[in-house]
Amino acid sequence: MTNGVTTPRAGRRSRDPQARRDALAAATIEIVAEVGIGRTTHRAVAARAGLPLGATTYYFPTLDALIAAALQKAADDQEADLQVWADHLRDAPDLAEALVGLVDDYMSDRRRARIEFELCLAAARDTALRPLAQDWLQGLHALLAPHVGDEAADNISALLDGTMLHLLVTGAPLNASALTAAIRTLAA
Amino acid sequence: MTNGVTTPRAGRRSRDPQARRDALAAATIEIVAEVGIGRTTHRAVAARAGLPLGATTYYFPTLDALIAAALQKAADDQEADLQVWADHLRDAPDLAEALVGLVDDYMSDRRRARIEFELCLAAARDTALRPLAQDWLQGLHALLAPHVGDEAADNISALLDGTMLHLLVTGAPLNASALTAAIRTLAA
DNA sequence: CCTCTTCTTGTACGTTCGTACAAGTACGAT
DNA sequence: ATCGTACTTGTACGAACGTACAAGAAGAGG
Repeated sequence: MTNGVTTPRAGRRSRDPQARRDALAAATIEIVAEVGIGRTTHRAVAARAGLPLGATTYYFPTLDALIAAALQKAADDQEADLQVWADHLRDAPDLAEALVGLVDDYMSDRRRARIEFELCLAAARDTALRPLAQDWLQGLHALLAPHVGDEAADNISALLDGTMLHLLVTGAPLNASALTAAIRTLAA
Repeated sequence: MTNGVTTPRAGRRSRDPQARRDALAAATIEIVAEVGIGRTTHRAVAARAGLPLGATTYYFPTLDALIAAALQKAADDQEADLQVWADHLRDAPDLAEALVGLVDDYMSDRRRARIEFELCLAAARDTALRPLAQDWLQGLHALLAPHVGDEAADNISALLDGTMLHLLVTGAPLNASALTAAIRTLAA
């Protein structure tokens, strides 16, 4: 049984440029989360993606462009997740409690949680990354503002970001009741 | 007029090992704040300190040790500053307002403000750095707890760290009145 | 004075990096 | 079928890296 339409010969892999771009971006995110932007290299990304070194420079003109594309993809993924959050919060009987539950879930993948702060720190240094980082932060704000107003949304999003950073540093689990209470206080 | 007790010959510089250690640590902090831990190199540090490359490896066995010493020094400086904060807050008529004033001052040096987050992110990845980062975060908590209690100190310190991160990303100035109001709310 | 230890410095080694590129393969268009 | 473009891959190159080290200079102790 020889195969159908798009299966390639053995030895050489299938041609699918878009899939390669995506795989490289996904691999880059992983590497960034693991070793940081400053130690992310073409070779580490290629190895993670299971692609040859040359693929990284074929699809992205420079390492910075590769990392920027990866961060963009991470931000897109985050925004999609926030859509799910928005749905949850809309139907939730208790906003603060529901929000803390979502945050707790989010923090169960600490590697992924680091990406946001990696982006923020990079944006603090490099103004070219600031629009992307601001959009990321604005996502949480936009989620909260309809429920609690603009200023409270500012404060709660800062509280959440600060709390998540503390969790990453301590490695401790989230203190849900304390955070819930603080959110309720700020939301009033 | 030939010189006094400790002045060395020309060409070779004076011997002062402790001063060199300190100068290397100080230069390392600057480089870390500018390019991040991952892109900090022996050569950049030596150039910033105005010392030869060999000095970096003579005083610190490895690059990680040099960076760790620099972060330790930054944490010590921070703790000393927090002592000054504590004095200010003790005499302040309005805790929230005084605190926001201190934060606003602190954020006027954005390069320095980045160091805390650089340390936190490094600690999130490398557990060896966690005690140092936790001490840093705990400093703010210890400053606040006598005034507002343990749980409110947790929440306010998270709020402040999150707010400072947002400021670094946006480059915007601090919204003092909004932050003051939020602190008052959480302190109650 | 001499001597030993500590510090200083320039240089060198092997590795890894970003990036370039030639040679080759696949596939749509003609 | 052929041709040309788009993609694939291995390899190469110069630069920068972490670290080691030899040779010398400085200052304390005798």
